[in-house]
Amino acid sequence: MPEGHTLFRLAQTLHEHFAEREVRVSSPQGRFVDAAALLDGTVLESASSYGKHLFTDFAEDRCVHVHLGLYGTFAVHEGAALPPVGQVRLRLVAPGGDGRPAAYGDLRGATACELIAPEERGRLLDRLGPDPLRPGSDWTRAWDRVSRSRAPVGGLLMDQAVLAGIGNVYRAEVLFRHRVDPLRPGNTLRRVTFEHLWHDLVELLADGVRVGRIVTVHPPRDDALVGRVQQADPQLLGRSPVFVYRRAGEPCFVCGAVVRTQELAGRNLFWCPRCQPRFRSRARAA
DNA sequence: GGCGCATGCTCAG
DNA sequence: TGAGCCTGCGCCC
Repeated sequence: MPEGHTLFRLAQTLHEHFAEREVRVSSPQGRFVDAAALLDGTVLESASSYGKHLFTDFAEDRCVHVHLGLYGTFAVHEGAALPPVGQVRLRLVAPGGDGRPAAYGDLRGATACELIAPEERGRLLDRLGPDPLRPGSDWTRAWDRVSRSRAPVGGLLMDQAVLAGIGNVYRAEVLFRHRVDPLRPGNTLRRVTFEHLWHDLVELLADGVRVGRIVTVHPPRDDALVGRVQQADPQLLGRSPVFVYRRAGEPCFVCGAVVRTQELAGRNLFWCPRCQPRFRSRARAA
C-alpha cells in the first residue's frame, strides 16, 4: 500500500531493525547481485524516506534507493531468516545482539532497487515537491506550482514534483474532505483552500503512519471540517475507512448522492458530485 | 484455484 | 497513450 505513509513507516521499521549493524545483503532473485556483494557485511547506517522513495544508507556513502511502485513490498520479520519465497530482489539480514533480535527483510516487486551515488540522490530529491510528512516542509512551494497550472487539481496532487507522497487514495479523500472538484484547474483554487488541504494532508498522513493503513474518516474529529457528517448514516460511515475512494456507484456518506468515478491520466478519480460540485469558471459562465 | 484489479512510475513511440 | 513491472488482495467458481 505504497503512499507516503507506507514508506515513512517502512523506513522507521528498517531503521529500528537494521541501523548501525553489519548487515548481510543478498539478492536471491539475482537482479541486484553485484551491488549486494559490495554491501554485504558492511554497516547500514540509516534508513529514511522522502515521499514515496526509500533510502537505506550504508557505510562509505553507499545508498540503496528503493521505489515500491504499485505492488512492491518490503516485508520485515523478526527471527532467523527463512528460505526466500518468490522473487526476492533484495534481502537484508541482521544478526541478533545488542539487546536487539535477529531480523530479515525481503524486497519484492519494486519498480526501483538501485545503488546510487550522493549526487544522484540529490538530483532525485530536487525533483520532488514538499512532503507533508516531513517537519518543516514548505507548502507554499507546492502552492506556487498549483496556482500557476491550468491542469486539474486532481492531477497536480498526484504529481510528485508538486507534492511528494500523495497517491490515489489520499488524493481522492482530501479533495472530498475539502469539497473540491478534482477536475478544477489548479489556478482557480483559492490559496486558503490549498493551505487547509495541505494541513489536512499533514494530519492524514501522520494518521496513516500511526495506524499502518489509510483512514480518512474520523467521525467526531471531522464534524467541523466536513460539516455535514452528523447528517450521515453513522453506521454506514463507521464501516468504511474512506469517504469516496473505490466507492463508485455507492451513496456518499454525507449527502447520499452516488459516488462517481472517471479516469484521469490513467488513474481512477472518485468524487461525490454533490459535495464536490463541478467547477465552472467565470469566463465560461459569462 | 483462477481472474482481474490496484495505493506508481518509466520509457518507447 | 500503452506496455511493462510481476505482488497481493478480493471476488467468483
